[in-house]
Amino acid sequence: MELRHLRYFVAVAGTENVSRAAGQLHVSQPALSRQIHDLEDELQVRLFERGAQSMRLTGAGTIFFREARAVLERAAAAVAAVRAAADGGHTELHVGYAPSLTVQILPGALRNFQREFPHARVRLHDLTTEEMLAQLRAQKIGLSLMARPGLKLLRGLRFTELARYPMRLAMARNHPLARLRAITRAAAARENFIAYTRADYPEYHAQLAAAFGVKLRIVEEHDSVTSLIAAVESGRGVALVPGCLTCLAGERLKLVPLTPAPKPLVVGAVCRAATPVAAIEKFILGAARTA
Amino acid sequence: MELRHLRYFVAVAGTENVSRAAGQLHVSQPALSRQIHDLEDELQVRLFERGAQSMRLTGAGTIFFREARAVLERAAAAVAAVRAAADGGHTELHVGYAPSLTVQILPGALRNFQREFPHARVRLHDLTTEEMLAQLRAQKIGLSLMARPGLKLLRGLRFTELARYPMRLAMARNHPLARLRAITRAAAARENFIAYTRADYPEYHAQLAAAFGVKLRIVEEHDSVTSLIAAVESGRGVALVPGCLTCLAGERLKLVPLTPAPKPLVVGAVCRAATPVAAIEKFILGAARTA
DNA sequence: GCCTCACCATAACTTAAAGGTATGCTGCGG
DNA sequence: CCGCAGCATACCTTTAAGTTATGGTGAGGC
Repeated sequence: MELRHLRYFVAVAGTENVSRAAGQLHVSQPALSRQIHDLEDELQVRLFERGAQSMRLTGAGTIFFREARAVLERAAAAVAAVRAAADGGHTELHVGYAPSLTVQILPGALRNFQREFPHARVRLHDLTTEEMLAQLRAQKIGLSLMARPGLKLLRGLRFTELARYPMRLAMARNHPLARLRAITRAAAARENFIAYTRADYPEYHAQLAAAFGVKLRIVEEHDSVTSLIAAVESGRGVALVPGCLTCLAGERLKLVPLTPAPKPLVVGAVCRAATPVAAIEKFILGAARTA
Repeated sequence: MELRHLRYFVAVAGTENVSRAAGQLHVSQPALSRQIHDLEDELQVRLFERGAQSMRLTGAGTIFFREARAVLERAAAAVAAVRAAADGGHTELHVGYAPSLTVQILPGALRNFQREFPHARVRLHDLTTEEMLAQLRAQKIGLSLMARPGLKLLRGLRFTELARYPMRLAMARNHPLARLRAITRAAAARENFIAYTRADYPEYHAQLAAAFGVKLRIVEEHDSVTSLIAAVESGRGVALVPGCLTCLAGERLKLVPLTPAPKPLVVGAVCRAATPVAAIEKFILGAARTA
């Protein structure tokens, strides 16, 4: 029996669903299925009731669920203790991030990371895409959380996908289109658009072009997500935004799906390609676990 | 990090010696060495001070030693708990054994086994070699601890070596040869011999013949180790016995090495070749850990 | 009642990692 | 100064975890 078996078991027991758990763990469903069977074989105990539709814990499984979590917790504590003892923790990790895109990822990632490196210090830097890439190369920051940059911008860097969000059309709640379940690209393209500043976010404009194909009427440009939200809320226009903005502006704006759906926005972590630094790897892994 | 890393680390930390620990764990020294390095890499903490001659724990290593043992203990408890919950423990395991050969193995093996299968019931059966093999085939017993039988006797069975003992010449403490550091085979062959009964222990007689090559003067035969010890102690003759008898009769007899040394006695576990029963596998593994 | 969808299991194959053998390096004791 | 003890390194083998493809089964919709 290895810790892997416990991690896998806890994930399956938690979701009561092998496929979903496999997704969370970033392994394939059959691989996970087999590990669970291996565990049951080794313990000689059936841990799950299998309906074709559901996995429910047996009595013994419920016991083992509690026990397994305790073991994993103890193991995490062991790692934390030895790290604390070893270096007092003068590791300092600089992380660049795009606030609006990482609201759903960052909190969990930080929590996971601090549990493993309790004495490490994480410094967050709110930067534009361009700044992040430059500072990564200059070793000013260790990694950054951002939308996936173009391939040529990634030379010597490495991108790890953490989440993808469908693109939505944001508008004031009293906007005429706000009552629709979906909006065609053509209809959307006739609206007044509010965008990010072209100088700071050239990639955003590329995405706008890709989504609509035609020349849009861009009536305003802003350099921060808060200004953009405020502008849209005031009714001066609509904006193309990723779905993850819901939890940031869901109260103030209406986010409507487009049809046909444009390419989703891929958000992830970027670090130098040759990165043997365990702290950075762990941060990314921890982030992946929350996503 | 996996439980394997912790098990390996605990073994090395306990012995402060990679080679010795490797022996205990039944893996090769380089394999173990590498796993320890992997663990240090992953933790990003040096756990050992390496002298070319010694491995001593660092401060952090000492902490982790305590922590790692706690994790392993917690994991064992988890397994024990789920087993107890699952089956109430109507597993009953019948074990044949040769008492004199297994004194050093059996207690630890039983302890290890009961920790993993707290509700299992082990029934011990003191049997001759022949009886054990017969009852194994008849499924009367699940496994037996004994000297290695000849290959043809093992058809359909599987032997796992657990220990090997050098053969010694046993004699009364006041025997003329008792003051020697070693005895030549030729000198020994001139003594009066006390043996096990040929009917019950044909293998023992085969071994006597192999050790000395010549016809011996066998003055007595006994069917149990206690009678044999008593007879030798009384001074009526000498006997060829495995070194493990020291801890059984060390006070009463003198055990002297032979030169050149005969083949050592190999003691191990025998079970049916096709044995998917986890309890039996675990018993053998647990026994191997103590040997 | 049958079709489809959601989900788990099985099979066949690939790949990553643990294990083994052989050998080199280093410091200590005679 | 040589030999021994003991860890590291290099290279290869074997095990087992992982992947993709596919089959089987019960639940829910029309």
